[in-house]
Amino acid sequence: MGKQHVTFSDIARYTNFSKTTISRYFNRPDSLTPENQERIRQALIDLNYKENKVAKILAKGQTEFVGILVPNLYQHYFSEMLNQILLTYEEFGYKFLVFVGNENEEVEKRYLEELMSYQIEGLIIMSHTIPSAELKELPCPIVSIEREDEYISSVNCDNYMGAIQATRLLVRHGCDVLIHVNSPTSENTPAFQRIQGFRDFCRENSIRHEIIVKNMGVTHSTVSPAMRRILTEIEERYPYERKGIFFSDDTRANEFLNLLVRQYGTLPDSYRIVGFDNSPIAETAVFPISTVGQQIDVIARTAVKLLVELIRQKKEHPQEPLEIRHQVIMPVLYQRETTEYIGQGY
Amino acid sequence: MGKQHVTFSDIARYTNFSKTTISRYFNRPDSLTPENQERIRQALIDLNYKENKVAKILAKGQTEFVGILVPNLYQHYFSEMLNQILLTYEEFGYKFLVFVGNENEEVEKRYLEELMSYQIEGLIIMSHTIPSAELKELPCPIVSIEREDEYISSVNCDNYMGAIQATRLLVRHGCDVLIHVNSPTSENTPAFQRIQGFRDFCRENSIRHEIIVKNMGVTHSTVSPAMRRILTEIEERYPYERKGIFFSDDTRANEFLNLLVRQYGTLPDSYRIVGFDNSPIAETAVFPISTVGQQIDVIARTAVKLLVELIRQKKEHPQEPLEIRHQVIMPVLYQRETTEYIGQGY
DNA sequence: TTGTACGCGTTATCAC
DNA sequence: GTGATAACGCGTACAA
Repeated sequence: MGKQHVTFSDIARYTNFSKTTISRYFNRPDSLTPENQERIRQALIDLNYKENKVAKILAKGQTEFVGILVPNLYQHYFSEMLNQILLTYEEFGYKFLVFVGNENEEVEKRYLEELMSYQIEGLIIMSHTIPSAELKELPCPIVSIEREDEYISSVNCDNYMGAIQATRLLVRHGCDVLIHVNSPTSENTPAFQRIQGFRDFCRENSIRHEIIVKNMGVTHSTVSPAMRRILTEIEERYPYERKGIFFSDDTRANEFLNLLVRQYGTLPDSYRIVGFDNSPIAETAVFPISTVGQQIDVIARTAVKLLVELIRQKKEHPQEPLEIRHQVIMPVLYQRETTEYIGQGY
Repeated sequence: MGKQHVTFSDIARYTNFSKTTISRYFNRPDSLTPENQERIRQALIDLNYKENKVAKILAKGQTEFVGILVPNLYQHYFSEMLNQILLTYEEFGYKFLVFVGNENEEVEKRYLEELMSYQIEGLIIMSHTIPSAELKELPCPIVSIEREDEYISSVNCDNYMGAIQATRLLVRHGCDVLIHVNSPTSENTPAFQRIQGFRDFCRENSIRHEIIVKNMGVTHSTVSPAMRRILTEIEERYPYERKGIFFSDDTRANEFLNLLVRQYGTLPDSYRIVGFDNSPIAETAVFPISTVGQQIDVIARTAVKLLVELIRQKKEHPQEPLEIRHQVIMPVLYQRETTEYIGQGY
């Protein structure tokens, strides 16, 4: 069998130093004479030493692990968020243990247990099945992204302003009636602010408007038929108006656009469309879709940065309760073809 | 400060057992009397014990960590593969440490070092920057997915058969000339077989065909203009034929389809299109795109399963060299609208 | 500048 | 059925 790995003991024996000296070579090299540094440096090469962070964790009590709980990776929003979070390794050095929750509370609680058993130093949570009132009891700092966050710190998109930007864009392009299409949304989630922003803006500016709330899922097989029904409704209700429609996300905007294009051969002048998220589907739609971009990179980096600060705070003042901070990132409006004149037809 | 966590020692003291007995309670509970089991069970609740897997790792030398190195998560193919890999936690219990490599060899090597220092038991690699000849020197079992794999085990899509399925579908729908569009592909990557399969099938069946190989990137900003040039070329070269085009992926197929629809108001009868990957963009395109589906779930599960077997083998016979196994997963053809008759026009 | 001794929280071995 | 003891690999007082 033989020893699996070379350890400090092996190096110590080889160099006739103590383990401590080897340890200090790594942690405070200046405390060794240059000659001794060199001797150890050479020994590391001779013996082909590889560091063992697990042992270090046990000794120091710090894992440099951050747990991530994401509801799914099917939606581009989540996979891109995960991507941007993982990329912060370069800046902050934290490693990520990732679990996909699949929207199941039981399962997600098991995952949290598992994460805790690995002594994660912090948690970034995008899943929404577990209420923040429960999450706040966990023994490590938590930052949520775009979910109910009453009792925990969070980073969210400024959904309210995003909705207003989208709505204003539709107004600017001469729409007679504004319609917001969304699925049922709990009032305490950040995304609810998209409805709120749309409504407030329309009311304050006395704009004729309607909010259509329908369960329509998130995959093609459910979104497409739902959009077909909504299109029929809209065409019946507003046959002669120019309709400006603000969708809760790009997927739905794209499905709706496709129905129009298949029906009219183009995007008729009687429609203007805005989506949300600036996902690739908006850019690669048959007519590129105007959309509200969430600055996922900024949100991700802000979330990790906030979490790292909370971790540091907890390390310095273990007894004090953690402060709760809610940060909000302004979205960016992308003006593309679905808010421009493209083709004739009412 | 106070003790951070409750440990076996605390439980031992509380119950007047030894640490050993507490350990055995978890690992071989039957070796305790039922009454003693109950006593410990209650103590765990009283003291609110949480397990510490890091300590277990150090003692047992097994981390249950698997490293993942993925080139990016921008492409749906990779994010979905990651998703499916993460979901295997339920079946195999391995936790995943994920790194996004960004196609940079230096960076990726650093990531591998980091992964090794966490004593990962195995590695799943989708990045292609590091040759398999180097990877095979790593001290843990490795399984690659869809990359050069000469010296390491792998799971790949049967790209050759996928190409043949796509090509045959185009032939069946009465195309006069077949065209395969791809970007420059190294001959030792699995994806090169898509070109090979297309060419072989056309030659063997004496079908008029052409292979267009152009650098066109993978994002809208580069793919779209490239597709425009290719469309112009094709229209000049084959003005009166029905053209069957097999694209190397759905993103490109979609961009091409969009150009046609914007030009003709529909998908003209003179074109038939097939993509590759069965990514959401194929399903949600303005005319749903026929495509070759990679069965990502099967590939992911197969890869993890293979890796787990290799890990077990290495544990049982640490000295013997690991066998190298290449597994191939058959893709599935999705017939959708872009290979059907939709609209007039040549 | 360097070494000794112990701790981190578990598992494994052996004795009782 | 249970307990004492020694690992696992590294960090850190404290001593020299």
